[in-house]
Amino acid sequence: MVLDASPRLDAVFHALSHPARRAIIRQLSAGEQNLSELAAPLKMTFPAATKHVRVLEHAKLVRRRVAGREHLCRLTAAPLKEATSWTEQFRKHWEVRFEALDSLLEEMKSEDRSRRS
Amino acid sequence: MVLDASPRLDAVFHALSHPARRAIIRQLSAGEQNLSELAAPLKMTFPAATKHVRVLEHAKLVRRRVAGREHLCRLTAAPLKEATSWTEQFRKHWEVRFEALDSLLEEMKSEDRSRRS
DNA sequence: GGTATAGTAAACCAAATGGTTTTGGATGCA
DNA sequence: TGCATCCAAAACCATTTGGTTTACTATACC
Repeated sequence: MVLDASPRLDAVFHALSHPARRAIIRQLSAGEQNLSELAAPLKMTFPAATKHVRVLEHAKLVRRRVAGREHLCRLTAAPLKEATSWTEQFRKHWEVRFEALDSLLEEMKSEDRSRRS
Repeated sequence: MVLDASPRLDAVFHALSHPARRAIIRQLSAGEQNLSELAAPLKMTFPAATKHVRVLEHAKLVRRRVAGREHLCRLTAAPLKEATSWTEQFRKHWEVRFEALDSLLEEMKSEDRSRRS
């Protein structure tokens, strides 16, 4: 496959790419909160804040539970795992590559030095 | 601070949110490639592909080296570390929380069972 | 019942995104 | 010199994003 097609990864990374949504995640890491509590500290209107929550729900990073007139939100770990494992896969891979390249360059430099000496 | 303001995290997560850009990263994990090589497997025009590369450069996930008429690209690990550590921070946090909640629920269930017996 | 509170929905807007086509500039090569 | 290749830049376009305001529904409370 030519593109790394994964709508879920698209959604998760996109959800994490906005400071307001990361702030919501940070808040929810302290426990369940309703939409008003989530919206209060954000410097935007209430409808704007709930749109961000919907983006997080679409990425399945947040689940919503309706209790009376309030909507309580909590975090979900699974999509974060998926995202992290994707990045880790490549990070490790090319860190090894670069370490190998660095040591190769070191070898070449010392060879150059011994040739000159 | 109310929002999780970090333009670099914004840029990294946004860069990772598109399948074409993840495909480019996957390609570059096999080693340095020029823009034509990167664009070839993508189902889009060359200018569109180079725009994606520029997005990756803006997030500092890719560095470019000009050699004659070709532009060679390679990956950079640092921003990925930053992104991963951000997600790990919260993932661990709320996994512990949920495990704690799960065991609490287990306790309550067994208490309920013993009360009924 | 009446009023505040929690939240949705819709219309609207500016700016960013993701793509195209076209044009043109360097570099490499026969 | 001439031609193909690698790439940038600009103009353009449709759609999405991120925000607003306004109007509305439903629950809680006195």
